[in-house]
Amino acid sequence: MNYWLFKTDTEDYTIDDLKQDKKTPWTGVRNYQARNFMRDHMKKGDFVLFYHSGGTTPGIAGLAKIASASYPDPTQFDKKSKYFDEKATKEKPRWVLVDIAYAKKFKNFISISVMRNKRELQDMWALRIGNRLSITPVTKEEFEIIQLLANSQ
DNA sequence: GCCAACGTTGGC
DNA sequence: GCCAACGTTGGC
Repeated sequence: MNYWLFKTDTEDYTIDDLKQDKKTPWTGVRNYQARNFMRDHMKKGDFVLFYHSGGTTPGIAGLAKIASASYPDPTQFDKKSKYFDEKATKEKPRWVLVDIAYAKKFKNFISISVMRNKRELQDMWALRIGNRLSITPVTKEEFEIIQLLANSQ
């Protein structure tokens, strides 16, 4: 069992969108490291912390689950998509994605400032200076702290 | 809107 | 294979 944090710009997609969709293919990841996490390390059933960026308050809004193994991202072949990649072929796809499924919206939204103030979360990959990866691993310990913060009064 | 940090590109 | 230039991300 692995744990992940997925970032999404709230202008594009939010936890409420995922709640409505129930499940969505996580298209558009165009970073090799993030791709490799999906391709090599994600398993159906892994937990995903759903992180909102770009909005007024960045932070973790809810929980999702990996709902598929990785497979080629169809948008890389779509000339009309902004994620189109002319160097990708169906025989040799360059980019993959996974499906994620809605699990729940957290009772407490966990803002980045709350996370930064929590000693146990100091080393979280997603909080490191200059980190721009949209998909990062989360340790079991970090995940459990987040659960506590999400459910505390 | 600013800007630091970073990944990618492309010339050499 | 180096590295400057560029574009983008994302917190503030």
